[in-house]
Amino acid sequence: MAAAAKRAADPRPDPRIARSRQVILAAALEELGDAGYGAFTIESVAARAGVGKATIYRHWPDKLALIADAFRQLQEERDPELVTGTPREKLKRILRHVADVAADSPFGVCLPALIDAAERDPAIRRFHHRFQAEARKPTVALIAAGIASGDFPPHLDAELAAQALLGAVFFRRLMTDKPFDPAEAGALIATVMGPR
Amino acid sequence: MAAAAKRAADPRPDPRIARSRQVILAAALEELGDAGYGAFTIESVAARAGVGKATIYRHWPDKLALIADAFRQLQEERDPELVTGTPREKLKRILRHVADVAADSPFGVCLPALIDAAERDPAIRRFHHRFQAEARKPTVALIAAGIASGDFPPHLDAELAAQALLGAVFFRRLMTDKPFDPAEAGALIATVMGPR
DNA sequence: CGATTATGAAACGTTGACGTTTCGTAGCGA
DNA sequence: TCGCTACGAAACGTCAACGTTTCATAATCG
Repeated sequence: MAAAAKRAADPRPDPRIARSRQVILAAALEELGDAGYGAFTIESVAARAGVGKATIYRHWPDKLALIADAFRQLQEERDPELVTGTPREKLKRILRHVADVAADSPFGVCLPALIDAAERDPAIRRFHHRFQAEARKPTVALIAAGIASGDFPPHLDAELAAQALLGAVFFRRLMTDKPFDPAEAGALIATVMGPR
Repeated sequence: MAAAAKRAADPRPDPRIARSRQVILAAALEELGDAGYGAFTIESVAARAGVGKATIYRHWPDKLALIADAFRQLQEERDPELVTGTPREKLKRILRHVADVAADSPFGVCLPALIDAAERDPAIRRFHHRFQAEARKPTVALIAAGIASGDFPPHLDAELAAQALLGAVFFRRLMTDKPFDPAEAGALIATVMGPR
């Protein structure tokens, strides 16, 4: 068996490879947050990661592939599962979490770059939209269930209500200088979903 | 009187100057829509405008100044005044207009670039946020008046309701592959502002 | 018409990033 | 321990954009 084939089949490949991928992807996300999509450079990523530029080209064919991989990894931070409480309480917890993520997390930091990248690159646009649709599903389902159970008013359209709630949070992040404060979650829910 | 001073005081300066500024700013907006903020180039603007690169540098000191001016001009398209109808009808007209603008207008085309630019450049961020706050005021005032007149439920927070409505429209533009359709305006208002 | 001035085209030197290659080193697995 | 391989550093040629300068042309204004 040739050495190369052996490596490919090996369940424990050289740990240096995984380590390089990790630090490079992390540095790529930093670069996307700082420089954005259009001004992203491989050389800056290499410097951030403390890695030779050649190492990056050993793992990715070109700049766009690295950017796409970085965004993909970004979207593997999934929301926590929520189990206890009334629909209104669950919804409040979701909104607080989204507000936190939009403000501080790698996702929040890279969001403007991601929006810009999605506008320029069809592949990034596809998985950005796909991921957002997936991430929204539990919220829509929760609202629909709350309507069915009588916790929310029957006139609500679950999908539009979810877009209004999430939209308000992202609007504040992207279009104003006062990001949505998690403490406002109750007030936002009261406005969109009715009081009580 | 020196020739230079004469020009500065002249109420009708050389029309070639105004014409150059116009075509260059228009081309800069095209470039921002196509390339985005980070990949914006002066040479591409010159080519689009059918203008010598030197002409651009005669009017703006550098790339950032041109970009800032282009965005500034973008925001001089103000919303139309709305006079007739119930608060709910006026609100629907506003949302339909915002949906149209977000989708098709120069503003909508440049929105991802503007969001990205605002994240990188403090000066652009300031006037982006300032303009958005100004543009939102009539909507907030309309909602507040509607609450006072009994056309909208009293539990609403006018500012949050406006952000939820506008947020939903921008959310659809930036995070999904189905931009908000003006025909949905009634349904969105019914969900956020209550039925009837 | 004549003086002025903005313009387009072109060439300039400089910088920075792309993506490649080479080479010596150090970590890995057997 | 020994062969293998991934690594960092550095240098490479190429190209594109920056911002500048020059020059002949053409529009403007008096």
